[in-house]
Amino acid sequence: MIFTTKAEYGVRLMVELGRQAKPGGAATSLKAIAAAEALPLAYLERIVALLKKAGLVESTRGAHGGYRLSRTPAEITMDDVVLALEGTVAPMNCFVDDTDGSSRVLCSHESDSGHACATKLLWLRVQGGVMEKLAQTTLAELVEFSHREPAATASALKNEQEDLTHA
Amino acid sequence: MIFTTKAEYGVRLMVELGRQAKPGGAATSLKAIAAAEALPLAYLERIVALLKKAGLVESTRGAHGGYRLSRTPAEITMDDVVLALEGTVAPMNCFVDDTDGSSRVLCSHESDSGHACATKLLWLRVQGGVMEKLAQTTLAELVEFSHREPAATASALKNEQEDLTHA
DNA sequence: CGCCAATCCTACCAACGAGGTCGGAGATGA
DNA sequence: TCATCTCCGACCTCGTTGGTAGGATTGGCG
Repeated sequence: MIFTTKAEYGVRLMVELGRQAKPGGAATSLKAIAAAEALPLAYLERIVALLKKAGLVESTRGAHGGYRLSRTPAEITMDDVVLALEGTVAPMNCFVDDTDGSSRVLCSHESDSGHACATKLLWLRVQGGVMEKLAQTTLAELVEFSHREPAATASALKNEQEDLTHA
Repeated sequence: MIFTTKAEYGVRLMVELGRQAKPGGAATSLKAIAAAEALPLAYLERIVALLKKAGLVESTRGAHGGYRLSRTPAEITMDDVVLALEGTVAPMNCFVDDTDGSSRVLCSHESDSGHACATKLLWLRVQGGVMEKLAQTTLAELVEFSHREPAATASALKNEQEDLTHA
């Protein structure tokens, strides 16, 4: 399992906000999103707090308040979202995230044995692959994808999968 | 955290086996590996059992027994290893692994709301990125990497990282 | 002004999986 | 026979995660 369901819910929440993206328009209440996606409201509150702290989302309090995206969906890449929720995308606990956000490699097993920690090479590659895919995917893309019919999405996903396999 | 430390230990174990890869030669005892890598022996026993079940490793019991690779390091890719240990590389619990090994997408949230589950697109891409990197890396590569001096590996890793960022 | 609908915020809880241990039972060479 | 190793299953403990409870704030609206 690469990501937690917190990330799943967070992405789903962002997509739902993207669907109602009226530029300066009305905010969407969490309750509406929770109902639309059948997700626990109380838990969503905690998740959206992370998104807000990361500056991906704005809020207006009080009655008829809610949340809206602080950027257009096309300007939001999924590494922003996942990083805000997961804190860091590290394959292993060797990886300690640094101040600049890019994870540095600090492997404890290195000094013990005389030789280098070969697994670093592998985990670094994997992490690079993940971050690459996350950065390539924009929220606008997911929003557009969610507008299709479920039948159409199946074949679309199949194509993606094939593209990946013989890439 | 993408992978568990079980995968970390497993890869480390495989690398250590690869280092002593005499073609038909003597087997390496787990005790030796545990000592070399400063890993808990009892836990390694459970890990290597998975590797054996996956056919990546052979064993000879009794005194002077141990484990050896069942293929040459160049023929072993890391997706074999990780899959054997992790069971499945799925970004989310939506993903249920199928009989053929390739994970199918079964998302419960799909039928609820009228629209498609957009997160599937994202997770599928991420998973593809991970599997791609794993399949590209052979055990031989890691073994060769571990033979260098720690000083040399630092710069080598740095180059990898740079390659990834502006790729 | 007073109600209601929202965001906020903190503490709390239960369940699960993961890392790790223990003890023993089979094999096998010296 | 004895030491050494693989095997195997039952345990245990601890951190994290998903999820809840309950309340403060804030602000629109009648």
